[in-house]
Amino acid sequence: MAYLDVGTVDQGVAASHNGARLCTPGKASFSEFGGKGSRHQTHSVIFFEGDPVKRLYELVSGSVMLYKLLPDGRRQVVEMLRPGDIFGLAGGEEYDCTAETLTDSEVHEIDLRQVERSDDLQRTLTKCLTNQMRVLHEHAVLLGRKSAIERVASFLMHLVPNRGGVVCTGPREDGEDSYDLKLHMTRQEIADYLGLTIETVSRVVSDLKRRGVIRVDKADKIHLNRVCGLCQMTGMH
Amino acid sequence: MAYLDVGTVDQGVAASHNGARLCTPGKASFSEFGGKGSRHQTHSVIFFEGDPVKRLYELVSGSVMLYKLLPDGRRQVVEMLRPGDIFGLAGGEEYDCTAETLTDSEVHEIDLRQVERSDDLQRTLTKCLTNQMRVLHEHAVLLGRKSAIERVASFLMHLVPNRGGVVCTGPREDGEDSYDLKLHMTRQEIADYLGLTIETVSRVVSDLKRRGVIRVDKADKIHLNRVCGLCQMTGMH
DNA sequence: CGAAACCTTGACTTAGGTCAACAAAAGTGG
DNA sequence: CCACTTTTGTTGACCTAAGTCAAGGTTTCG
Repeated sequence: MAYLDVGTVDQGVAASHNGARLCTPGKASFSEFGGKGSRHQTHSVIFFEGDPVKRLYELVSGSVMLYKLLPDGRRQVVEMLRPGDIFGLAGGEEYDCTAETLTDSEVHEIDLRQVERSDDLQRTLTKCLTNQMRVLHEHAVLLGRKSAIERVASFLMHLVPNRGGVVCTGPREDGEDSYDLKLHMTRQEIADYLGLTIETVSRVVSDLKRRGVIRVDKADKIHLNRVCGLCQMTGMH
Repeated sequence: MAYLDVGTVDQGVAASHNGARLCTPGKASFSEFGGKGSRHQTHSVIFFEGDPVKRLYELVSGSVMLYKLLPDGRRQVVEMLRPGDIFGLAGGEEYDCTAETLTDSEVHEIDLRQVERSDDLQRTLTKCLTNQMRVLHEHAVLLGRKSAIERVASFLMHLVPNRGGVVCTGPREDGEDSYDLKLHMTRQEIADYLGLTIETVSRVVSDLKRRGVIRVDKADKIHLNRVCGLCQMTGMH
């Protein structure tokens, strides 16, 4: 089985929820409204927290993280975006967080005045925002109430198509219950997303390995031996 | 000075940010689109997580919290709503969290089909959601990276008009830097909002009292002696 | 090949959780 | 209005999950 790119994994909560993706990657959602595309290489900042808001972005391919910093340097990654997600809407005049690519990414830029004008765009926007809000709610539970193991298990499960959401479809028909994934994130980025330290993430991963739940082929290439077993460790079952 | 009701406090982050509130309480935002109003008394559930989504709600007066539960009973309050906020949009077919009033509240209900139809409603919705998303981002930083004292300090600062946001306007012209507030929340609700235990919240409050930063008149009536001093403890300055 | 970045592991510390006792309010019914 | 129960909040003693600090191993890149 080939390692699947995180950026290409379909795993919208909506999809596992009602079968209908709201912000469908692949299928054009914003491109049909015009605007221009642009490419950004790995680890480049698309905009900084505090920059004046000029346009709206849609992630077309690759992956982007949004994070906020405290003055003493503590960082919290607040969203991990995947193709089809929109970002850059802050409600105010400045971006409320920094947007940085995790992999080479393609984004679609739409002028804010255009967003203001188009009814169709507003409609698509509402759906995307609603979706992202549900993800933020779930992440608040993770940050506020889950243990380190539960956080890491939840994080890994989110990368498995149709298994990260509220509804888990269970192992595949053929009984196959393993999965390969590539992270595209450093331990520090994972730690900042999960509200942990780099050492704790490393220790938990080693622990899962020792318990036989996962196999670590390379730091960012992880094979899940028993997806269901991992699912049981998310605190949600 | 009279104790100010949390529900009536204007403290939108947008307000302290650019002076223009997006979901203005008082000023009608959804009522003009029709729909019906309804009243709910203290601690009543408006909808449960998992209930089928039928309509959208706008909080007109009072205060409502949205929370999620883990199967073992752990709870995380994901949003504290104030007048003008909308809730009940889950993106799927079921609500992703439970909505419960903290005080007697008045809500405005709008049928989902109507939301789907109206362009104006979609426009208002986008603005509200964007706003709520920024609040969720900030809350993720609190849950993921702040200490117990910083969480409680941030929580209290959010209840002070124009002082809870990114931009703090500083003490008033006349140098007066104290403020009275009423919480309308039990220690358990505060703990579940801040990702702490009831005991830790209690201890931190006692500590702030000992340090002379606040005065606790009744469990839910707190006088801030030095708002600026408290602001310094939020981890944001 | 060597430097820099990244990851892992161990030893130790600590912030915040748990458990338990008690105090203070807030209902409730006579 | 007063006993009495129930709910809510406070405090102390103790424990533990996760953080900090430090050393060493691996991978990546120029």
